[in-house]
Amino acid sequence: MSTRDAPLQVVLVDDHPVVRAGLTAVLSATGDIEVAAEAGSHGEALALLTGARGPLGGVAVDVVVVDLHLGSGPDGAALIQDLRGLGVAMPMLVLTAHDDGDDVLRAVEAGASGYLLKDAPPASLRDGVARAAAGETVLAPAAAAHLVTGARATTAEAAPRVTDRELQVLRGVARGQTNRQVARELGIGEATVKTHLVHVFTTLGVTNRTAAVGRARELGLLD
Amino acid sequence: MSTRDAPLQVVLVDDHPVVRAGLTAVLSATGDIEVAAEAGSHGEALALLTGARGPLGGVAVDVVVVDLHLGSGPDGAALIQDLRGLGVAMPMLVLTAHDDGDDVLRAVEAGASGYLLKDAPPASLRDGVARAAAGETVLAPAAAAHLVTGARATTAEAAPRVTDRELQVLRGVARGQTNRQVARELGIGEATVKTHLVHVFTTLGVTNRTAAVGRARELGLLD
DNA sequence: GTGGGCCTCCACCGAACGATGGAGGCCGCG
DNA sequence: CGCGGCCTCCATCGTTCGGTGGAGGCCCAC
Repeated sequence: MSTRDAPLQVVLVDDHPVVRAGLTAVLSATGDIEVAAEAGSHGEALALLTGARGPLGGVAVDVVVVDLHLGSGPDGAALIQDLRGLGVAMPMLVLTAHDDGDDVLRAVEAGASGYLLKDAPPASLRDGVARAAAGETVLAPAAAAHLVTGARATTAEAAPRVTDRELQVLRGVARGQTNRQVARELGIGEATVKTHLVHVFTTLGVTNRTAAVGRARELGLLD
Repeated sequence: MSTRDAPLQVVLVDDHPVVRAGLTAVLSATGDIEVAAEAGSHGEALALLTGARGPLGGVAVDVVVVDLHLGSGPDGAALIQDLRGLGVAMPMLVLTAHDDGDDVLRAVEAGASGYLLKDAPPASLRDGVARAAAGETVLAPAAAAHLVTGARATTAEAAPRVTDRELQVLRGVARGQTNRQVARELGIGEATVKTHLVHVFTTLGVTNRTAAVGRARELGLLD
C-alpha cells in the first residue's frame, strides 16, 4: 500500500489550522499523498471545490477530508451533503475525534465514503485516504454495525458477529479480569482466551481489550 | 500475613455446595484457615451460630462468610442482620459475585465487616478472611465510596477521590487509548500517564485499566 | 514558611497482553 | 462427504502495562 506512480491529491477542510498542518504532515510523510488545497470553513470548501467548475488549478482531486466539527456553522456532514447536492462526486472522508456512532452515521448518510479517527496512527490515516481514493468505504467494522439499517456495501470486512464463546470471554474482560482469570472461569486455556480476544478485536475493529469493552458496550453486546 | 499459631476458624454459609467446597479448598490451602462448619440456608446458619449458646462444639469461630444470594429465602444481608440482632458479634463477611454497589451497601449496613468477591484470587480471599478476623473492614475503596453517606470508620484507605487530571487520563483509557496516546492527547509524558493510572487503580481498588473503567462507569465518573 | 495535595517525570523490571501462524477436533450444511 | 465455522490449544515475539520508589515544582492553607 505504498509507492504509487503519482501522489494522491487531497483537499483538507478543517476550521483548525493546527489540525490541517498536522494532517498535512502526516499524510505527506511518505510522499504517496499530497495536500492540494485546504479550506477552513464550509464556505471556503464550497468555493474551492465547486468554484470555476473544475476545481483548483486543474488539479484532479482524489479525496476530500472533512472535519466533522467545523466551528459554529454547518458541520462536516452538512458540507458533504451540500457538495454531493452540487454534483461533487469524489470520495469524501469525515475526520472525527471519536466515532460516536450517530455523527458518523449521519455523515455516511450524507454521502461520506467513511471516516478517519483523529487519534488513529499516521499509517492508518494514510491507508484510509488511499483506500477512499480507490473507491473503498473506510469504516471500522463497529461503525458498520451501526449501519445495519442502511445495509450498504461496505466493501471491506465481513461479519461483525461475535460468537457466544467470544462474548463470554468479553464479559469476563469487561469485569476487569485477566486472561488467566477468564480462562479459569470458563475452564479453558489461557491461549484460547487470547484467540477469542483476537477475534473479538478484529470483528470490532479495535486493538486492545479496553477499547473492545467500550465498543461492545456501545453496540449493546454487554447487557 | 501467613503462618499463625492456630488456624482461623470460619463458618461458611452458602446454598450452593459446590461453592462451599471451593471456598473450603481455597481458604484451607495454606493451613492458616480452617472451615469449622458449613450451613446451606438461612435457618441452618441461625441454628449453627446461635444454637446451644456457645456455637458448635465449643469451637471459637473467628469469621463467618455468608453468600449474598441464598437461593429463595432471605439473603445474606438479612441473615447478618438477624444474627446481629441475636447478639452474634463476630466478624461476618459477605460473599458476592460482583460488587454491585447497593447490595454490598445493604450488607454493610446490616452489620457485615466487608465483602469478598467470588472471582478474587485465592490469596485475596484468604487475606480478606484474615483481615476480617483481625477486626478490619474488608472493602475495596470503590465500595467505600458508596458509603460516603454512612461515613463509617473504614479502618482502611483514605479518599476515593479522583482528581481532574486522573479523570482525563481515565477518559482516554475508557476510549481504548494506550498510555502513549493518552499522553500525546494531554500533552504530557507517558510516565505521567502511568502515574495517574496507578493512583486511579489504588483509589478505585482495582489492578488494571479495564477494571478501572468498569468501576468508574459504575460510580458514574464517566459521563 | 512549612506542609500537603497535585502534577510532572525518571528508571527499572516482571507480568500481562496482542500479533502471528499455525494445528486438530467437532458439527452442521450443502 | 467435503467445506466452513467454531472451539480448542501451541510457541514465539515484541509491546504495553503495572508496580516500585523515587524526585522536583507549583500552589494553597495553615
